[in-house]
Amino acid sequence: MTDVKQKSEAHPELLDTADKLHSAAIHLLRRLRVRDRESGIGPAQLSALSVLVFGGAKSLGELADAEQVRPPTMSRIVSGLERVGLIKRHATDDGRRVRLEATAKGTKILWEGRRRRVESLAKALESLSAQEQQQLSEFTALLQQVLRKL
Amino acid sequence: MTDVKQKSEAHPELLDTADKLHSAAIHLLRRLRVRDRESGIGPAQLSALSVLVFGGAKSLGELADAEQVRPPTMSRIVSGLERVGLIKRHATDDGRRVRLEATAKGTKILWEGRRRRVESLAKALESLSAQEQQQLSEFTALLQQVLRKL
DNA sequence: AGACTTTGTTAGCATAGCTAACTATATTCT
DNA sequence: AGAATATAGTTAGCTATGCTAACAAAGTCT
Repeated sequence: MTDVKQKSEAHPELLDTADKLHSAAIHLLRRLRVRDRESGIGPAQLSALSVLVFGGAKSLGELADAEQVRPPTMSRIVSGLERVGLIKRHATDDGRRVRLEATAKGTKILWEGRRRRVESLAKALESLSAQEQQQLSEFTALLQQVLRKL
Repeated sequence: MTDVKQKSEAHPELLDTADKLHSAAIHLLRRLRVRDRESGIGPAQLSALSVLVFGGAKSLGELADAEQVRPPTMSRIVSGLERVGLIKRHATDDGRRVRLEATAKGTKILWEGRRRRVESLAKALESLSAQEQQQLSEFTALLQQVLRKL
């Protein structure tokens, strides 16, 4: 008899942590979003481009899966990226599939955006003590572990 | 002579932590977003409603600030929430201002959504050891501290 | 009273999400 | 081989969310 209420009650502290984590993630991204607008490219396009730059060439379906978005949505995101020359569509053996690849320009733009975003976050982290910085580093690793289970 | 490149280079470890944190936040929200769709209410509306439920009644401008969004954008979000009866507009002394308040229905819906979202996150956290859970709890507190400086 | 300020709305544009329906190419089954 | 089926993307059309510009209404100040 360790725990009676098993029906998706979880432990109160866990719910509390989960709630704070969720809220923190929302506010974190909302702040950083401002910096992203400097690139003149929308958030969905930026995120999709990032997958191609860091994860290599993908088909449209794979990219849609990676971004947790439906194919028609990704189709339009990709059209936008192609229109401004940040990615290229290539034909493949399978005539139905396309191979999407970031261009040099796309890679460059992405790195610049990433730099801006991450730098403003890193600047906020600077105000923490060395020990806290170390903790934070360990905890982001822990967080990534959690995410894989989500 | 501790550091030569001072021009927004920051420390490499900080950039790395910042980058991981950013990526983690993106993926965290993307997963949870799926659960939010069950409520049949958009993310911006949900977030604005949340501010009213947890933060109490606000004027449109205050709400826009809290959500880091321009007044016209918030005006429309609020219209949507009002149309489906989740919030109410009240007149104030100052004839220009409105007082926005969540209705009982709005409060109920928000809590249900929050429960779904947070529970799925809490479920993922359950797989961590007790010590890791404790670390994560401290981590979120630290994170909130960082966010206030952003 | 008249000018400025503050608050919110309306109009119009772009991005991003969805489903439904369609096209084109591959694959499978008889 | 040829028909049926499956898979990959696109197009069309809806809603929601972001923005700026322009406006209307209410307060404030001189």
